Amino acid sequence: MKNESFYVTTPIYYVNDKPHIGHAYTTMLADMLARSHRLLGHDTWFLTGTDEHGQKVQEAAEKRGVPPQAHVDTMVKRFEELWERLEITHDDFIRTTEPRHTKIVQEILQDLYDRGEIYQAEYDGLYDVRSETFVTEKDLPEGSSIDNLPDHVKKIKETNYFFKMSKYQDWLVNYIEENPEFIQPDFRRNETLGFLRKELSDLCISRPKSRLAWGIELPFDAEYVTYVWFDALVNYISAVGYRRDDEQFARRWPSQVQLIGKDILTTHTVYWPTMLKAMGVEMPQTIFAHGWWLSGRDKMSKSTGNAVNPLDYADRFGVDALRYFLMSEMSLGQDASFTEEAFVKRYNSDLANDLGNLTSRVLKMVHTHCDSKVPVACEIKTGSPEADLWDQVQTAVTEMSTQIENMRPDLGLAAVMSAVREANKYIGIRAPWKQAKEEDKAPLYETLYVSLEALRVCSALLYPVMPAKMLALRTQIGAGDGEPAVADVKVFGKLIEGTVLAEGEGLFPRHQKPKAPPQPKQSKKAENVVTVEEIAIDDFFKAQLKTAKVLEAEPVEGADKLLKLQLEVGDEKRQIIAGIAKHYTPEQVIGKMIIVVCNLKPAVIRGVESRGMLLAASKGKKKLTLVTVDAEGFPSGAKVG
RNA sequence: GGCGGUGUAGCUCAGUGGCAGAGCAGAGGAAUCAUAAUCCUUUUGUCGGGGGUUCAACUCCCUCCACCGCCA
Repeated sequence: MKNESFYVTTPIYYVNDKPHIGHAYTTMLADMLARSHRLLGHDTWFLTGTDEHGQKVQEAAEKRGVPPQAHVDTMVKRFEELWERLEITHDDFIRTTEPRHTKIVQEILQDLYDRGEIYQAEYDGLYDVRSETFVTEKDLPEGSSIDNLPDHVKKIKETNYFFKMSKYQDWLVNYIEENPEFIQPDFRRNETLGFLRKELSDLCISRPKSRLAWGIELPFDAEYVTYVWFDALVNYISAVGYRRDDEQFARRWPSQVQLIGKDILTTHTVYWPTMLKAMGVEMPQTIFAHGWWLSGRDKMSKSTGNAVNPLDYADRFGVDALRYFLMSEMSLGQDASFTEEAFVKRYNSDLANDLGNLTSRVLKMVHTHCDSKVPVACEIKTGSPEADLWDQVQTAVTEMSTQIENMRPDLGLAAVMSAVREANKYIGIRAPWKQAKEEDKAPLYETLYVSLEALRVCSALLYPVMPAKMLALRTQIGAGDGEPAVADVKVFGKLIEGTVLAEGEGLFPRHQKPKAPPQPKQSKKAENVVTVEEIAIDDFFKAQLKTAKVLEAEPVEGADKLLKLQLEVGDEKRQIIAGIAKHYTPEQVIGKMIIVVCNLKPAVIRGVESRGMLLAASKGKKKLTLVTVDAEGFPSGAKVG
């Protein structure tokens, strides 16, 4: 019965990260898929979890003065709480510090070691402390060299353990080519194949405890811990009983979909399959890499402060509206843009105007004309407006399941919204408010019954995306308070005459745009008066201004107006290029506390990256003075505004 | 530099060797059950530029431009 089982995973999230939109999106997507398959009666399993070992966790715990385990026990709650808030229905949550995981990791390592898949070798080269990876000379940032290393790169010579990944290269290329569904979307598959055109090296899987103690100890050498991939990736099988519960493992594995962000493509399409191959475990059916949410056109990042906090939107518009937006706005695989404007537009047009208002107008008439009960069921006559509507609704049914299969939920949702619009049209054609004035109420009841039926099916189709709201909608139309049954969406006439409708609030109240500020009165005086466009306070706050301390300054080669400044902005360092060299010498600016626009799009000026802009007052070309902070010893990184 | 992708309406995108599309936005109208919601009608396109194949190219081929991704 393998074809009826559905096992979906998200990556395990690094427990030290602050949960952000990317985590939330992947997990919601998995949740939507899991809910859809549960409705189809598939034996569904949805796994998520946290990755809890590593340098950063160790350091963060030290900083707080607590043992690492206590630290991660605290940190994991942020994820667990967020998932609860976002209506995530994972069946299991695995933490890589759990014995059920660590024990399996060790067993796997021991087995591979015994079978000669893992060997010891000396590494003599460079190590990047920041990214916790071995690097080569080519990876060094511009301006540094083997003799002039940046602070975060160190020369090391140490013995480590390696997994013989390279020997699986040919097999993997072959496998990917023969299984087009293995890596999706297609262009990610090509990327992986491109990556595999050059020679694959073996994978270093250990770190000496002297450098990293917080990890799973190698079973064959107590001086080392397992380095990330042989720890983290194994979660997908350790959580479903690999080597622990054969029955469960056979039931769940191989997984149908492993969702990942595009940033971890290589680890999941190269490391993971070769690891599984070495273990003798079947490949997952599909690794699916989705795109990123951009803030407008720019990458979201902590440093520019343009990251979208999913909870803000959940608080303001409801969790389900957020889920709907994320699922309908992203064409899966591509990047998508998250803006407040787009959110409000979609919320208002799809949820408030189309679906919410449809529900509202139908319910109002049922309450008024049918004594708040489901009216008498009718039959659909071929060629009637009722038949047209029902056709459209059934198209949505088919389309939704097809598009879930194709990993294009956005298109499925669009089909449902078409059906909703069709229902609004249908009501316009039948005009039940006119029918209500007739002696014969049968036509009125028919119109309302058919409208309720359309809502019943649409609500079932939207349930995996908006579970709470659709359950509320379904009780309001008399469809009961349980989960929708998938068989019922294809059948007309499931609503039972006389069922009393539950009272309820409007589902998606329209979002009113904040009132436009009063228009500035145009001066009718002399035309040479320069009028400056007035902006709203929100516009002003789009610019993130912070205090910054100038640590270093030097002229930019070949540019007599520019200085390259190294700034300290709170905990963060950044480099900017400023056109102030005609007015300040480097010595004059070092140590000054200036004001910087932090979320300016980074630019490359004279071949040098500039991440931000400083504020200065100028009059003509001759006079320029930096805007500085008055108070002595004021900290950098403070908000200005 | 190598490989790949994208470029279609104001915006977000779908699409096909045979009449250029949807949603949103804009304009006009109808209606009054409904959340200032709905419904109808409607404007706008060198389908990135150029060349080629073809009876016919937005689609296939070549080339150039712009942007993006992966790798180096």
